Amino acid sequence: MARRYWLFKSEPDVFGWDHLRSCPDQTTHWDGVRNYQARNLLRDEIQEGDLGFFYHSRTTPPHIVGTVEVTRAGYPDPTQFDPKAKYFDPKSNPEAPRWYVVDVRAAKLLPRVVSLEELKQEQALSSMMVVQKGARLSVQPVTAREWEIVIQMAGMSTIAE
DNA sequence: GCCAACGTTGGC
DNA sequence: GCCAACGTTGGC
Repeated sequence: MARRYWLFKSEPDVFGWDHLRSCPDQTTHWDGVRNYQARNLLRDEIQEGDLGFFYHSRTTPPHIVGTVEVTRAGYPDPTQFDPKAKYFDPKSNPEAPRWYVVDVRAAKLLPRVVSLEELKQEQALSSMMVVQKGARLSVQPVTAREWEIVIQMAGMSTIAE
C-alpha cells in the first residue's frame, strides 16, 4: 500500500520535539490519545513506513517543527491498563482494548518551522484539517499534496524529503 | 488565562 | 435516544 501522511499534535511543554529526540532511538509510542476518531486512525489506518508532521500545539505560535516516521503500526496503548498511569482507563480491558498507539521515530527537523498562520495563508492548504476552525483532532490525515506543499514551505526539497 | 468549539456522559 | 451539563482542547 502507498505510504500515507499524518499530523501528530503535542504540546511542547508536555511532550515536544526535543523530548522525542532524547528518547532511545528517537522513538516513542504515541500514547494518551483518548478520542475515538483519532483512535480509529491509530488502530486501523496508520501503517509502518508512513510519515507524519510533528505539530506543536498550545504554544505561540503553533507550528510544525519536524517530521516523524511510523515504525510500528497500531497496538494497544499500555497506559490504559496501568492504574498509576495518567491515561489509565478503568473501563478498558485487555480482551478488548479501547485505546491504541503507534510508534514514531523522529525523522527530520524542519530547516524552517512552519507556523499555523503560514499554513492558513497558503491558498493550496485551505482544506487541510489543521487550519480548519475548531479542528481538535490530535492525529490527523494529511494528503500527499499537502505534505509536499508544507515540505517545500519548510525549505526542504521533495527529493531530500 | 480566556473562552469557543467540540466530545462525552448520564439523567430522563 | 435526546440533550443539558460537564470536561477538554487549543488558538488567541
